[in-house]
Amino acid sequence: MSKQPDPARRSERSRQAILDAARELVSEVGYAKLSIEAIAARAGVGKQTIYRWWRSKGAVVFDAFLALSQDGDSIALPDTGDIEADLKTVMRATVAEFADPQFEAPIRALNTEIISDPELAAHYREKLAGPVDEAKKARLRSAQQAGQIAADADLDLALELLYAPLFQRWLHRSGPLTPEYADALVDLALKALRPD
Amino acid sequence: MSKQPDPARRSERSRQAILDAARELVSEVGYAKLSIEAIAARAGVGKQTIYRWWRSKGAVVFDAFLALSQDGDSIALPDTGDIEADLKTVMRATVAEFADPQFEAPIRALNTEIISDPELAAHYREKLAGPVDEAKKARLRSAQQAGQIAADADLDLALELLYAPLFQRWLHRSGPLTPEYADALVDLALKALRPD
Amino acid sequence: MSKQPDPARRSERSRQAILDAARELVSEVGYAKLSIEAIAARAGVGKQTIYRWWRSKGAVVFDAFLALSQDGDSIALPDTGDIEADLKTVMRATVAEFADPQFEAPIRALNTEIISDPELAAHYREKLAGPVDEAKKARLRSAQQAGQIAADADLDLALELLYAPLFQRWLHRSGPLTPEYADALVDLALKALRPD
Amino acid sequence: MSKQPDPARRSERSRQAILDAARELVSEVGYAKLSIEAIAARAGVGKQTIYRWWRSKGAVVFDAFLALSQDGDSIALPDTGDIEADLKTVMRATVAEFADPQFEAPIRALNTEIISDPELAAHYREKLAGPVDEAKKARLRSAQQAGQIAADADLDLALELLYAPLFQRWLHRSGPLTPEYADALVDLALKALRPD
DNA sequence: TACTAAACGAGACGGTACGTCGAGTCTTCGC
DNA sequence: GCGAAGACTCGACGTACCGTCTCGTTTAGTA
Repeated sequence: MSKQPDPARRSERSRQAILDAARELVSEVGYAKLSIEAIAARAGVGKQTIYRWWRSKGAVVFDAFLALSQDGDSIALPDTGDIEADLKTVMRATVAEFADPQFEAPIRALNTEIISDPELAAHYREKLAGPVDEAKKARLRSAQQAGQIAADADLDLALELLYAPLFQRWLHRSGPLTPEYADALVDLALKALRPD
Repeated sequence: MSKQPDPARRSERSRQAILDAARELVSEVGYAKLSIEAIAARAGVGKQTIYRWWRSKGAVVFDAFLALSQDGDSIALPDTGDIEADLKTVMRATVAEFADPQFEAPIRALNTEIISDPELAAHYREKLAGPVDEAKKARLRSAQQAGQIAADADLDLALELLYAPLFQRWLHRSGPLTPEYADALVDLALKALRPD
Repeated sequence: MSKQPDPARRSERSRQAILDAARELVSEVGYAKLSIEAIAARAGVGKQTIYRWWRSKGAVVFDAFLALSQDGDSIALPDTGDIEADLKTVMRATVAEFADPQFEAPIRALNTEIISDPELAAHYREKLAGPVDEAKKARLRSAQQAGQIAADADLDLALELLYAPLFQRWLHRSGPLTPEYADALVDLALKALRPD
Repeated sequence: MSKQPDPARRSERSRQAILDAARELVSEVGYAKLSIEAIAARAGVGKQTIYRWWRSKGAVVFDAFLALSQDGDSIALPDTGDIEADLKTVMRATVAEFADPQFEAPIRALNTEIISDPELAAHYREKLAGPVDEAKKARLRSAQQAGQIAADADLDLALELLYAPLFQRWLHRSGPLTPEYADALVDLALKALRPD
């Protein structure tokens, strides 16, 4: 039986240094060229300290950005009562985020790893995508109650209808990502979702 | 100025052996653990011969599957006159394809590489996605002429509305991929696209 | 500034395995066809472990034979009081050594490398040739005191007069290496060195 | 049975270009880093043309310098009647030659290869060393007839006594090579060789 | 307050693969 | 029909990291 490390004794200083180094290095050299060796060196940490607490390079980077995204936001969507306006606001913000080179690299990195690591993907859904999706679904549910969206609409599917086109266009760079695109997408999706 | 290899002198036998080996190895060990070294060994080819003709592991694998997909199909979608039925047929087929472990691995591999290599992504859109998308848009255009889809619909967006949710769910494993899901998606998308 | 390896952490087991493998392989395939790759494989060692501690193939082989020659001998020449007899004994032994296929290959290997690597040559003179030459000069000095050799003779030159012809004939294979040759050489050299 | 090339059809232009390129490259990068590839490129010649006419890199370089040394000199040593003066002249010239960086590199290269290639060594003795040695022995023989050297002296051995110390000191860089050294060596050797 | 066990920085280790170079062979094309 | 050009297979190069494994050295929490 192998020994498990004791989280109580974990060095917070090292943990932070590693996540910081990971973030910096992803930005500097990209995810593919990122190495555990480099993270350890930059963080002034032994390699074993990384291997002790993370399964893989992907897991480190994941945690690095998880920590980032949990800092600032309360993940509640605007609710002015007008679902169309609110969704356009949010979608335009998403478009802007995808266009920001600061977000670009790490999000692509995350997706690279998630594609081929089901376990990491599950973690991602639970910790990152999940909460955000829940917030989005809450807003849709509110629209449902306001009669702006069909009462029997499948909200998971609705969410995909709204976000997947945007996500795919960004991931595959298959077309321009503009505010107008966001608006058109919302219009179309709401047409699909409106009560009969 | 460095010397360029002369495509006229290229060994067709080696080219085929490399693409075959790449295909086999992706299936056997997965894309992440695939190495140029292994491809060369399996193909009975010098590594230099791979480096001479391809920029990266991703480019080799890409060509391997490009060659595959160009072999058999004429990429024309069914057109029975009933757009809903036809789309459900096609979407169910796509669902099945995504579920087939034979396709699973290489398509994930392709996406992994495409995400972070814009040049390869462009190549992908041009050679693989493009023709297929054109065929799909042709079918939608036919439905437009038949009055089943709004005359002013943006077909690129329409395509995304139909396929992106499916693709995203598969890529992120964020939900079950069933024939019923395909049907529901078609229903919803067609609702968005139908004439007023 | 680049990092230096820490000799204190060096694995003695690996060091020995590498030197042994180098010795074996020089005998088996010759120096020219010897590769670091093969040494590492035979020694069950990573290539880096060789590169970490030696500058070149030549340096490894050098150390391999340095270790050998330091094992057994106390490098003191016989001193019966008769310089002629003693030198003939030693020179005949040298002739025999040069004829021994076990010594042949590695000594040629050593000389190959020493010719074009001044640093290695210096190391060689210091660690291998030096001590032996000192022992030989000690014997000559003793003969000097006994009046068998001119008091003002340059012992370095004397040494060369004795050994260089033998060495050159062996190196260039320019003539037979026999005990008689050794004797003749000693006779001639002593004639040059004797007191007037 | 394999095909032999027909010397009659050999391209003199290519032969010269190859030998010239070999000479230049040995001077520029040294023998160890010299490659057939580079010689072919510099000479504007296909690699096969080199492999067709030479067995190895060493053979090419050897021919390159053989051609050189056969151009200018008639290999006759000075004969003033004073063997000591004549030898000192010749030995001082040899010392100067060894010190000349232009000669240094190629001669070391030649020796490197000769050590481990008996066939090349034989070729060397026959074509390069031989004639020179004969000339030297002729001068010694003349001294013998003049009574300056013992009548029964073994001239091969005598030659070695004179040249081997010089050669060895140069090859192993084991001491300074000065005109004084040449003189001392001649004095000592002549003492060994003089009639009783 | 000392003891002790764990986590720590450091880095050597056996390995795998990298991307490059050159060897020697084989093929194609032009003179 | 020879020879330049150069693509081929093969093997080694020297490097970068992998993930594992000691080493001392902090650093906590018992005792």
